[in-house]
Amino acid sequence: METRKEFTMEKVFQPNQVESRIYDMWEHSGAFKPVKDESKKPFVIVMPPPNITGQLHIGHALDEMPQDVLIRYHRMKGDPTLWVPGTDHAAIATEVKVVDALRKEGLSKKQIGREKFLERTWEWKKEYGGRIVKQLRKLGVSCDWSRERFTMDEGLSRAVRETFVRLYDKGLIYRGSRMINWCPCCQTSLSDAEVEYESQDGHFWHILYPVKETGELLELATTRPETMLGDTAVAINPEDERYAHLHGCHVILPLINKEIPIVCDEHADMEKGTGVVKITPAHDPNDFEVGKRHDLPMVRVFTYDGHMTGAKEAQENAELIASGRATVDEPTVLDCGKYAGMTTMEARKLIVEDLKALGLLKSVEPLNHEVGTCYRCHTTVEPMVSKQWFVKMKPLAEPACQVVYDGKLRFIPERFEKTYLHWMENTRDWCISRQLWWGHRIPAFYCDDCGETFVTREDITACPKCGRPVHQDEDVLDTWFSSALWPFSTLGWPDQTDDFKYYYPNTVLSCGYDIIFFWLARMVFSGLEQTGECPFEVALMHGLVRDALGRKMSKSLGNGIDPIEVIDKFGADALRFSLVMGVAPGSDIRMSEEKIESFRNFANKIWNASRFVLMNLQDFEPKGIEIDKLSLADKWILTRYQEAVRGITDNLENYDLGLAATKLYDFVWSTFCDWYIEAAKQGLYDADADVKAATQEVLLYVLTGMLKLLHPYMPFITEEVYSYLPGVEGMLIAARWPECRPEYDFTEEAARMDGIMDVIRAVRNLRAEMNVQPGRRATLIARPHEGWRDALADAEGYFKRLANASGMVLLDGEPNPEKSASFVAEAGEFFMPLGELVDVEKELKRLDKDLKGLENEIARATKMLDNPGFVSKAPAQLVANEKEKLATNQGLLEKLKARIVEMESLR
RNA sequence: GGGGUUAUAGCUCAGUUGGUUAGAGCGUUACGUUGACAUCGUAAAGGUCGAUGGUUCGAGCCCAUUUAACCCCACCA
Repeated sequence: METRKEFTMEKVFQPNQVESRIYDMWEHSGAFKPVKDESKKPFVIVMPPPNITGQLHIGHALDEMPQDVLIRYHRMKGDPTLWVPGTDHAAIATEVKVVDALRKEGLSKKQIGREKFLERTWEWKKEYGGRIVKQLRKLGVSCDWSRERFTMDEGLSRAVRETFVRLYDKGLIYRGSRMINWCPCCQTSLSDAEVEYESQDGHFWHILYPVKETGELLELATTRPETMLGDTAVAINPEDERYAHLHGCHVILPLINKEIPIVCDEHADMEKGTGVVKITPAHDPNDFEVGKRHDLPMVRVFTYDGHMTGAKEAQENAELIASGRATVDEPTVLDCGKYAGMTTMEARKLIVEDLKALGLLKSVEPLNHEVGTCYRCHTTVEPMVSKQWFVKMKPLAEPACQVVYDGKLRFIPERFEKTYLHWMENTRDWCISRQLWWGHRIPAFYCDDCGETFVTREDITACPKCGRPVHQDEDVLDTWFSSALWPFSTLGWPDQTDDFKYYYPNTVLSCGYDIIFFWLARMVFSGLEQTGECPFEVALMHGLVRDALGRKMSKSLGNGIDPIEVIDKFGADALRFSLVMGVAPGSDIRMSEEKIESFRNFANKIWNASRFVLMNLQDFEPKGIEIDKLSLADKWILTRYQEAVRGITDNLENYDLGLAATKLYDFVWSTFCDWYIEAAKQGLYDADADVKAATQEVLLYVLTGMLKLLHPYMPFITEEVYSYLPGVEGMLIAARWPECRPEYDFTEEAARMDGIMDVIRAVRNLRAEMNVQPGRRATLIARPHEGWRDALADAEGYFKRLANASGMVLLDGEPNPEKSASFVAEAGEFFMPLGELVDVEKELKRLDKDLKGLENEIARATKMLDNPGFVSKAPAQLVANEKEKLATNQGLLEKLKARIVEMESLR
């Protein structure tokens, strides 16, 4: 049989010449599609959907890696394997981009209207939504593109609507005026998870409020003086004796001279500041609660775009309330008079100045505090009371905690279980309405006449109650509401499709730990609620990619690594490997071009090792390995290869992807290339045809297996090399994962080979220390230890080739007649007659160093074996090993001592 | 304020259930182009595994205390 492809491998691997061709081949062959088999349990992952606005960045690459490795591994194992890809509509992120684009044309959302705006956004999606999907292919992701989904596809939209209706009918979705986070820049509400806290330098303003009844000045402190116009009370602690005389009194709110009560509430902390706190129920979450407890009015003083309210807003609000449409919990709006229309910052400045002028500003102290900001635009978030839709979390969170308690959902690494549970156990209701246009519109309809609310699976135009026209809620849903359904909505749910029935629940969900709350947690409770099952069994978490200095990658720092650029430069395989090798699960990784370059070198190493093997397989027809023809090195590599297969398979089963990759790297470079290939040259060049054929068989066998083991990590280069291999058919992506063959475990011979290798290393070391010219060869004289004679005799070729020996002489216990450098190894005593290079004093020094080493080791082992605790409690095997080692070393010590005596006589 | 992570060679990090001489890559030093590879090879130097105490026959790994850095969560005015 000939090699399948003509042998034309270049000296250096050039990824960009093969990658896209190979990817197309895979995709068109259908290799990414699962092979359904009802008798087997499928292996299923859904891909975290990248935003349609996104450009591929290194974080995506990291996100895909563990998934593709697992998917490729399970596919090769023969599991029905499905990886579902798709994209997310990313409500806010996308809307912001489209608004920006409009602005550049001098247009605004309002100007073009909802319908036109949505048309524009769909166009945008068509143009850019495909970009990231193309870029993902460059990474080599082997997902089933025929099942690609988008969160706003018809089917997924139906899933969203179904979920909303079900939750609403069960009373788990409600609408109400609550304290929410408002982004004045994005002009929408945000969920708690979408608020990021940033440490900011601010001030603590100490203000004096005059007490109406006593005339005294009550001191209190605030970080936000501009909210004082909305104060509707001042709180003191009921236990606070300092203020006992003020119970039932009032203060006159400065600047607007409004009388507000002093209330007693636990919220006022006696230890903090003066123990007095102003209460602004409409603009502070705590105060909102205090307000509810004391039935305080809510006064809104900010507009939704971050300005102080004025006559216009107050007027509108008054009309709303007069119309009777407002809910009872609607705040009233204040006309802030001279402050109206100012930004909150401008108002703060002026209010402070005015207070100062009135002598009511006692002091100002600097204060560093955490300020909430919008996770999209980082504008300071304004707590506001606003009418929004919420998901009632408590009933949903309980089962979502339970699956973790019960071990039905496992986190890797385990510590993220705590992160998850802490959030899930304490989470508050989820604000799901967004004041945006791009997204799933809330399926709630309000009767224009009777005001009734209807939440329906199908749109309605007339009120089912009174028949009058209805209008739909203007808002859309949080983008995460739809991604929460991803594990099953992508499989056809709510319909009981074949895919849903077979592939749900998923097996693994892999994502960064930064979206545990946004996404993972919400998938779990949504899955449990809607399907009754936990959507996946294993949550495999990864970290963040940082730059070489440990900083987050960002545009402003210019420290980002563009994966596309890197792939062009070093190849996708190098990038892929650099993202997993030696990476512990869940930990952040530092990335640099140098690092990727070193894995490009690794890819090249694989390439050249393969090239070597194939060069030596030119006139070879594989027939299978015949055990009795194998050389020592052959048996050694087969044994080590078996170990690698076992270890790597085991690691992959346990999601230790970084460890498996490290083993691969070591096996390929050190074991296979550095040792076996070098030793194999003996069989290829200096032996008879039978031995040569055996070596060829082993080279091919191990190379083939190695390519399979590597394939999940480095799919392109391995697929390319595989196409040159004789004796195999089809594509590597569809090949079977290597299996262990007990008949290829040659423990004893492998240990023999290790002994030979020790000698080779010792010779090399000796030569280097003695500065022996590489061209100068020397005879290797050996006095074999018991049982090593034949092995050493057989190994002459290895010594010649690998230790620069000119030949080998075996002594029969008689002294070595020549003046030599020497060392003692497990296999025997070795002498290298190097004539004038041998300096007796230096040799004695070297031997003495070896002696010290041996003595230390013997002392260590003796101490251990003299310890009755060790001998009685340690595993028997371990004790036996130690005993054996000790005996060997004692033997060596004797030999070494004798050798030193011999050497001394030459002085 | 609560929770978590990290601390191992000059740098970046591995180290699977504790098993006894702690590993790799990069960097450094000295040699080197022998018939796959200089995107390479051979050899070497370099660590009391943050500190203290404990458990154990045995600790880089487990426990406690402690120091430092980072991260997440939290309504503290």
